[in-house]
Amino acid sequence: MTSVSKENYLKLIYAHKQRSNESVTTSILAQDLEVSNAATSEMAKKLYSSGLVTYRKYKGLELTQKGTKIALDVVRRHRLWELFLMKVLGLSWAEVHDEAERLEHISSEKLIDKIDEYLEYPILDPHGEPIPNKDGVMPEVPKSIKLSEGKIGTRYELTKVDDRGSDLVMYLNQVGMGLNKRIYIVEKYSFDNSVVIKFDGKELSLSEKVAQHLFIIKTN
Amino acid sequence: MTSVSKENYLKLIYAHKQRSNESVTTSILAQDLEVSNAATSEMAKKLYSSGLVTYRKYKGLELTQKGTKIALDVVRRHRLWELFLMKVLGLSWAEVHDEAERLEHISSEKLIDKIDEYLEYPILDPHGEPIPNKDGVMPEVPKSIKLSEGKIGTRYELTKVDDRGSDLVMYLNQVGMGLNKRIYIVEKYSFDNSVVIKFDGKELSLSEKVAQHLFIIKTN
DNA sequence: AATCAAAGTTAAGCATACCTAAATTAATAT
DNA sequence: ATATTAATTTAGGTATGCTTAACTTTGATT
Ligand SMILES: [Mn+2]
Ligand SMILES: [Mn+2]
Ligand SMILES: [Mn+2]
Ligand SMILES: [Mn+2]
Repeated sequence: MTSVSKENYLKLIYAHKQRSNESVTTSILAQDLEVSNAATSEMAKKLYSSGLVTYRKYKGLELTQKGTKIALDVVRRHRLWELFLMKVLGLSWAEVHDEAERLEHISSEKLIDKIDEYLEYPILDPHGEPIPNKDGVMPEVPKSIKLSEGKIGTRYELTKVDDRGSDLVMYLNQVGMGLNKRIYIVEKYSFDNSVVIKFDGKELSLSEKVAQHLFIIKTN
Repeated sequence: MTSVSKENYLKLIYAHKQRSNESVTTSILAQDLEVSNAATSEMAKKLYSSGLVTYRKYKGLELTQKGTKIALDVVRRHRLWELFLMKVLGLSWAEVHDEAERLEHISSEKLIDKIDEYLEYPILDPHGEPIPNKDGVMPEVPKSIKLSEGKIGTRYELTKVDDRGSDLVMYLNQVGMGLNKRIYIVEKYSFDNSVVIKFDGKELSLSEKVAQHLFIIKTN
C-alpha cells in the first residue's frame, strides 16, 4: 500500500507544512527529492487516489488525516533511529540522518517499540526535533529561537540544528559545537549580522547564515 | 550495481552451495524466493552479465569470486543484525531473522562496523551460524551434527536451528528450548525416528523432522 | 533410437518510479 | 484584455523485478 518512495513524499509534505503552513507544490517536492517535476506530478495523483493527500491540479498537495498518520509514523521511526544510532552505536551527528533515511522504511513496529523502550521514551531526537509517540502525538517542547535572534550577554543552550545539506553539521563537529552545548552570546555585528558566541571557554564567530540554522533556548 | 533482489539471490546461491556443494538451479531459487521460475531464469542472466555468477542455460548458477564477496558481506550484515537485535534490543529468536532480512540490504559499512564493535567482534549469530569477518573470512567453528544423528545417553548443546519456515523456532520458544541449551538424548525410536531429549529437567519428544533441523555439538 | 514428462527458458505483459520533451495552465506585465 | 513567461501536467519511454502462458531442452523409459 505504501512504499519507500511514498513514505518519503509524505514525510516531506508534512515537513513542508510544519515550516510554511502552506500546501506544498509538486515543484518544491521535486527540488527536495531531487527528481523531475513530472515524477512528483505523477506521484501526486497516486497519493491522491490512495486518499493520502488532497490534490487539485496546479494547486498544491496537503496531507489527509490518513496521510498525516503515516507521515508522523515515518518521522517517529526516523527520529528514534537517529537517536538510537547516536547514543548506542556512537555514530556521529552528521551520519545518523542518512542512515535513518533508509531505516525508517523497513523497521517493524515491534522493532521501533523496542528502540523506544530502550531509549526510555525520548522526546527529542539528536537534532532537537520532537519525536511523535506511538499514537502520532508530538510532545510539547520549549519553543526554540534562531541563534540569530538571541540577545547579547545571554546564556542559551543549543537544541536544534537545521541541517538539510549537512555541511553545517560537519562544520559544527569540527569546531566542537554540538547539541545541548551551552553558549553565551558575546557580540552581534550589524554590518553582516554575524554572531560571536562563547562555549567551552572558546570564542567563535558565526555568519548570519549559520546563525539562522542554529536553534537555541534560554538557559539559566 | 547491486540491489535488494540481487543481494537476496546471491545470499541464497551461497547458502545452497554451503549445504549441497552443488551449483543451484533456477527452480530451487524460485522455490526458496517464492517467485516464478521465469523470474529466476531472467535474474540468472542478469547476475551472469554482471559477472557475479557463472551460468549456462539448463545448468545451474555458481558464484564467482566477485559474487561470493557480496554474498558473504550480506551474510555478515544479516548475522550481525540478528545478534544485535536479540542481545541489545531483546527481540526474540523468532523475530530477528525477518528483521535482518531487510536490514541487511540498507546498512552502511560504517554502521555494520559499529555493530560489530559493539558486540565485540562475535563469531556466531543467535542461530549458531558463523559470522564472516570484514574480509569475508568465515571463522572456524566446531562442526555440529543433526540431533537426529546424536547418540542415546549422550550430552549435547544446541548450537543451531535450521529455521527456514519459522514455525520451528516458535515451537521451540514455546517449549522452552533455545540456543545453547544443554540436552541429553534419552531415547530414539526407530519406528518413526523420533528422539526423546531431556533438558531443564523436562523430557520432550521430537519428531524426525524436527530432529533433523536442530544441530548439536557434544559437550561434557 | 524414439518418446515423453519434468525442468528450464523465452515471450509478452504489468506495476512502480523514474526520465525528457511537448503541451497546457496560471500568473504577470504591458 | 493580451501577450509573455513561469509553473505544472501530460505523453511517451526506460529499468527493475515480477507474472502467466507457450515453448524448448534434458534426461529417463521403453
Ligand atoms: Mn534527520
Ligand atoms: Mn527515507
Ligand atoms: Mn537468519
Ligand atoms: Mn534480505
